[in-house]
Amino acid sequence: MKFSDFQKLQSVYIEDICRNIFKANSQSIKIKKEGLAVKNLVNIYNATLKLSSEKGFSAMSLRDLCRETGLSMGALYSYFSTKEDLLNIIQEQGQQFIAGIMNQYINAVDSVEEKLRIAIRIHLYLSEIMPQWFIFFFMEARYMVKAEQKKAIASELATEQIFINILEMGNQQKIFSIDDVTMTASVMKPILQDWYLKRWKYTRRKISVDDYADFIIQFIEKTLRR
Amino acid sequence: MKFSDFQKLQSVYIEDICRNIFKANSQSIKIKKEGLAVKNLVNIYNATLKLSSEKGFSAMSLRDLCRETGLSMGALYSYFSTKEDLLNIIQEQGQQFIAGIMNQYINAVDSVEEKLRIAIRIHLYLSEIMPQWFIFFFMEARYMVKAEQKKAIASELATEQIFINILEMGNQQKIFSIDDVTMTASVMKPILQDWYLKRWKYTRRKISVDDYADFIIQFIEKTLRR
DNA sequence: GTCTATAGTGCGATAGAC
DNA sequence: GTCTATCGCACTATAGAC
Repeated sequence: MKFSDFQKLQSVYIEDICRNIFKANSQSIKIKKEGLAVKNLVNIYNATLKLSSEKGFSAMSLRDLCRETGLSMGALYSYFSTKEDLLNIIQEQGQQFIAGIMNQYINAVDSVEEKLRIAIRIHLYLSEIMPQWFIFFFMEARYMVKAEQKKAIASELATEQIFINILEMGNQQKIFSIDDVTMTASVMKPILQDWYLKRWKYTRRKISVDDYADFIIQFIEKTLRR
Repeated sequence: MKFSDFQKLQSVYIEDICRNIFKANSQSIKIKKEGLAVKNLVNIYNATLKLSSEKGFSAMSLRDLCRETGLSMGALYSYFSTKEDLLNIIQEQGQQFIAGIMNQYINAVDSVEEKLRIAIRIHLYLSEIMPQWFIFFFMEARYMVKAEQKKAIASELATEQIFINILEMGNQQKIFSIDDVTMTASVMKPILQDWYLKRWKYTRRKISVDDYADFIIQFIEKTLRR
């Protein structure tokens, strides 16, 4: 699989997440027409993620958000009840969505080696398609209130667990011989995260997401056997 | 080398950084007595880093900082001229200091293999001793104004360059056989950063900084030969 | 469903007493 | 060198017109 095969799905994904958000928060969202609401939510979330990635969520004012979305203060407050609410909503639905997509692709292949490769690729491709979402999860999670932070931590561990499962399967099938599966999985995550956290570096060096994926896969595979 | 050998130096380092800051910013710092100024700067920077790591720099108000330091608004403004100024000062001096320490330890050993091991250890040990500084550099750099951001980027690349140099030396001496030195060094950085960015995970799993260092060293060494 | 206008709060920054 | 008091401004949030 190459990135170009994956790329077409971008707008679909974001609309899906917003539709989930609309359904999950129908009591706090005052707008009742689904079509209109989802359209505006896509607008609001894209703008929020853009502004947050530029200056951070807490430095983003709701007036910034008005300017970016073209909506008024009053209109914005029909879609969430406080600014903090806006942060929590984005965080929760997005994280679930990403884990879902990854599992879907991993389950579609059979061999352990292919599962590992596809897990790495899909994580990178997703973060290439919607970098603002990934950056938002990473950067804002540490500032959230305890209850919300727990959900973010659970989500980090859930993606890690996906890798742990694959590596253990490989050990059992004697394809890999990994001494410390948890630590190995644990080291893979930051390598994947570097792709969106230091995007400027790879852009500057003209390294594409496929280049990065190819390198990471062969780099990690070197460590899986004695 | 183990972490316990390194640990004793903590307060010295922070005071050294603050003394550098005092000397480099003598025009904007209104206090003239070095002893007093350095003492208050240590207080102010520790408080800033603590509050920033809890809620982010932009969400930290100067009133929060008054409470945390025990100083008044007026007193704070004798040590910096604007809030943004405070951010820039911490960023610049701290980064330089860290690169200096790393080079000092690397130059003290001879073999390439030892240089690589010591570079990994010192980076981890420094971030163990002053995690708030590292977290601050990482988290706040992306929100700084262009000029300051350039300095932060230069600093990220400078630490990366330290690793590139070691790896290239290893290739030349036929000790390593690395195809893509830049990419390899580039992958090492996020692994080192994970130690302070996801400290909660390693604390929870009772993994010490020495455990982490040992694992990372043998993990990376597996990838350096064909 | 979206707008404008505004209430009420807390911010960064400064002036002047001690 | 540090404090208290206060200014002006920008913020989140809401009420009521359309």
